[in-house]
Amino acid sequence: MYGAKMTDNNPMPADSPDSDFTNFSGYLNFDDFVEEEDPYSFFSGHTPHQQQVRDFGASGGHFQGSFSSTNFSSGHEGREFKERVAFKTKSEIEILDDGYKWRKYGKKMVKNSPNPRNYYRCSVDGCVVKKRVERDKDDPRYVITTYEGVHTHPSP
DNA sequence: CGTCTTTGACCCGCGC
DNA sequence: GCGCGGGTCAAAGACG
Repeated sequence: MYGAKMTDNNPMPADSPDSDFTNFSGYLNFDDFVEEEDPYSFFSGHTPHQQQVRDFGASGGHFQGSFSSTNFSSGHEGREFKERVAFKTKSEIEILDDGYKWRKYGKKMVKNSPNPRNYYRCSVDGCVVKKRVERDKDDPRYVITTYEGVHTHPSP
């Protein structure tokens, strides 16, 4: 990275105790998905860039989303709120700009899918939001985007 | 010139 | 104790 806290060998503080939802399949249960007529309403509350969000619609027509907000205070230092949001979007591109700058920090091949999984992170210093993009193995035209964390930027 | 992408390697937790 | 899987880091190049 660029001059953040790379000196720290242990960049992960007390953020590991997510044993309940560490399993991706846990919230990847699309059977419980709720087809949203207006999924942008979710972003409207979090993203002040509705115009950018409009780009979402331009990329694809259908949208399915499932969000799981996990606010846990693991009894250690319950001051960090981790929010995980899993989205399944129909689009040919996985780089859906939601108004924030993302910097890709990793790519990995999933053994159960011929498709790679991309890892993004918010470029803004101080923001700890992570984003995970993966194509659906059954429907390559669908993209599974998983947001993790909350943005702490000023207006982007 | 600064930032971001890319890629392989490393690390960590868990299972066997 | 080792192997596996998933996640992250980190150096160099590409890009504007």
